Amino acid sequence: MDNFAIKRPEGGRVGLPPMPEPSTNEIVCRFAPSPTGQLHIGGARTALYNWLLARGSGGRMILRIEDTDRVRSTKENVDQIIEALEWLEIDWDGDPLSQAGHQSRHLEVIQQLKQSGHAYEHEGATRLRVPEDGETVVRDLIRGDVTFKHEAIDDFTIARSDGSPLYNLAVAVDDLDSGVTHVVRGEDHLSNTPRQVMILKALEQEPPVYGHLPLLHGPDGKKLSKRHGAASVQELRDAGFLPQAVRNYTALLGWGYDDKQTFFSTDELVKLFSLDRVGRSAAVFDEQKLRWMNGTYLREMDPGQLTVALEAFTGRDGLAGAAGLCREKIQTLADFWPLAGFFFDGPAEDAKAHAKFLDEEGRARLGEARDALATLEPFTDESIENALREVVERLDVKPKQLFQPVRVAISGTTISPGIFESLALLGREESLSRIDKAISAA
RNA sequence: GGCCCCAUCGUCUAAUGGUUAGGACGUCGGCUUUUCAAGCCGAAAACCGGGGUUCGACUCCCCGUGGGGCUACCA
Repeated sequence: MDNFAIKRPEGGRVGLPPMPEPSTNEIVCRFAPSPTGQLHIGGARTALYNWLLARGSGGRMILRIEDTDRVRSTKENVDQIIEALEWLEIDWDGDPLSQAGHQSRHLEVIQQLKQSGHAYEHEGATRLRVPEDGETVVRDLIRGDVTFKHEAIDDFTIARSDGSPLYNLAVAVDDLDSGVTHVVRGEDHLSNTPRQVMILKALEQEPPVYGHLPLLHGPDGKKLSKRHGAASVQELRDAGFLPQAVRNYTALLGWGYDDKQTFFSTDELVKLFSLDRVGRSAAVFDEQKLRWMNGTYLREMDPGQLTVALEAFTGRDGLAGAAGLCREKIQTLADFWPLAGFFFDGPAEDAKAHAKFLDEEGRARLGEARDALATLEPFTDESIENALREVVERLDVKPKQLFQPVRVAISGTTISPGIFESLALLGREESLSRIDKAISAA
């Protein structure tokens, strides 16, 4: 167990150079959010892509909280991020790292940079010396090499005047210390990347390769952020979306496989995802498409799973029957209760529906339906349908002239699951009681 | 302002010099029909503009235009 990694065929490798350490080619990714509250969908996608890259390559996934800004970095905010990742079933290796926890190392590096002449103090803060000439190239797997001329970059601050390390320094050092090989993050970080590369070069270290993802935009075309009513993972969860649907949908925001496939299981994503098929232009989050996709996932669940999910979401029990009747009609878990609540909490109060279908004629037809159902044996989908269709024929009315009044009588409104199935699920006693109530409630 | 990135239907995308520019969501129409959905069938809908390069450009290059990001002793 402890040395399986160096197991090799008998007699092999004699005279060959030593086998490289298994870690040499290992991809190490990291997701490094700053804890500003709920994880928004852009952050979720960044986390997902890193995770797919790590898991797809047998590499490692690091979670690091960028908490050097102590004001924003509350435990609640950190918990929100972890909660969101857990809900998405995105995991990581080892404990979450705290950037603030590495401060002594950061301070050490700042000292080192000062001593080597790469950094200097200015009005108490510490700045990195950026040469006037030359350029820094960022190796980006998505965009190709991106070149920044040094003349456009000022000497930038790496430590505050109170000595505390700043973001660009902390990121570069932490990525280095963790052995991060692939920095995959939003494009909003691209302009800062040459600074991080310069810090690494000043330390005589090789920078990682980068992959700057296109940003996610709101419907207004601006960067998706808290201010734009951005969908956070928690909001999506509370709106009744399934984690597997959110994973599938967000994977497609900036990445595509071919012209045939839209649905990808998580295993398929792990297998098929690659950075070279990630696009370069910003994408707009489209809740409509997510809803459609979520509905498809919902319909793919087996009845037991769906019931469990609905019961967890609504906090109610005994939903199996209603779940079965609604599975074709809902796109999110939240769609269920408005459609099926009447089974449990009684008919809704839709005055318009009442007025339209429970007029005198409607109530008269209800009476006929009631009689047909009162002694029906057995009381099943099929027998109910047969009985009510007989009534339709006998009264010589259109089917909906009978069925809609019945629907309103039992559900309170014009939209419901199939009427025969609904009656059967409700049971004879409750069905008759609701019909009676509708007839008498003139 | 400076620097950087980006540009195919309304939206997400496929195409990697030669296609009637494909698919999906949404929209519209039809079928089905007990409502609403779901499902099935069909339709409308795109290469930002201008120059090059090439026998041939959505694809390569340049310039515009447009959008976005960064430009903190925030991350």
